[in-house]
Amino acid sequence: MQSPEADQSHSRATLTLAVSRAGFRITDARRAIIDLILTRDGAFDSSDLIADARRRKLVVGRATIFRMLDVLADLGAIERIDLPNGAHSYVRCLGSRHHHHLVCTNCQRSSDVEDGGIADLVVAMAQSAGYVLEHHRLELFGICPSCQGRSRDK
Amino acid sequence: MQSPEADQSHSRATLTLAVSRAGFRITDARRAIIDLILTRDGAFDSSDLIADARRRKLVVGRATIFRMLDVLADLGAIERIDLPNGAHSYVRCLGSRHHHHLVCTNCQRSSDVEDGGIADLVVAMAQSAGYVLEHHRLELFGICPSCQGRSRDK
DNA sequence: CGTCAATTGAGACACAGTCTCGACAAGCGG
DNA sequence: CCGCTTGTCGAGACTGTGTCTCAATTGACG
Ligand SMILES: [Zn+2]
Ligand SMILES: [Zn+2]
Ligand SMILES: [Zn+2]
Ligand SMILES: [Zn+2]
Repeated sequence: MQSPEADQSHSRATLTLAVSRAGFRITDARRAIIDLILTRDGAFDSSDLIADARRRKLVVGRATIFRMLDVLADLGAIERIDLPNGAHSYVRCLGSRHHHHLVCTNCQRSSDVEDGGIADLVVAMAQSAGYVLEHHRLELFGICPSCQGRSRDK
Repeated sequence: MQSPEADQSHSRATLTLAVSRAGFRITDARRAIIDLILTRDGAFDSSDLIADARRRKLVVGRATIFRMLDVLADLGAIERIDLPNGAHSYVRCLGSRHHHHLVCTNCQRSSDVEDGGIADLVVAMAQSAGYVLEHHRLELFGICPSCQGRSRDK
């Protein structure tokens, strides 16, 4: 396993480029927030990032973090998900193809999963109710491999 | 089509009974909130109910509405869903079997849809990532039949 | 470099949802 | 039918999330 920074599918550079290509300027704040997100593992919160920033003594306004989360969500670099308790969180998206997220209810770690034909299925379901489907959201919650092992010890 | 009050699967009486059977007392506030919910069509908000109550000059505290929404969600009479814009809403559940909701992005009307084998599919998907699935959430957003007709006029 | 619009951080704000608390009343057993 | 017990109530304080405004700053481009 390599350090998170060495990941190539979502390196600092790749993300920065994507942001720039989308017509946004590259600023210190944006670079910092991208770093904060890249060093996160699993689902995170706006308040997680704010705490991380404070811990690292970065000068990044709260509002800027919210703004950047919006930008990255629009670019598809992260996705807004809703934890079972109703809290809003984000997960990093590794691929760019349509997919969904599987989140560990214990440690918040997350994996991307293929849509696996669900997209077609739900369009058909909607159609049979007379709706024209625009968008679907599928979120999976369970226990990740490493948390399963840990609970066996108990 | 009958008036919403005449619906038998979720009449005032059925819901009240369910609440009572679950060990909760039947109070004026609870009856009132059940009524408010039953006269709602489609996805609604805590603030919708609060506004409805105020409009009808009912004396029901804000906190009580939140508390009752929790109770009804636990009983499976309503489900918490997340609109695409991130807002928390609720929809009434008509059946008691496992199902999902289809919400019109234009008028908020909602329909229940069968799970249609998705439950099994997602368990398998999670398994192949090594997770033990606990819970899944599927939300469908589209345009309902009546809003489709209306947009054609434009 | 100089220009200029995009972006920033600070802080006020709007609002959802929670909590506490004394008053009240549902439901039960007598 | 009447009290008792205890769950529930409404009011209002409180917490935390997310938005907005605004003056100051700073990227990007030439
Ligand atoms: Zn885990
Ligand atoms: Zn999908
Ligand atoms: Zn509609
Ligand atoms: Zn399902």
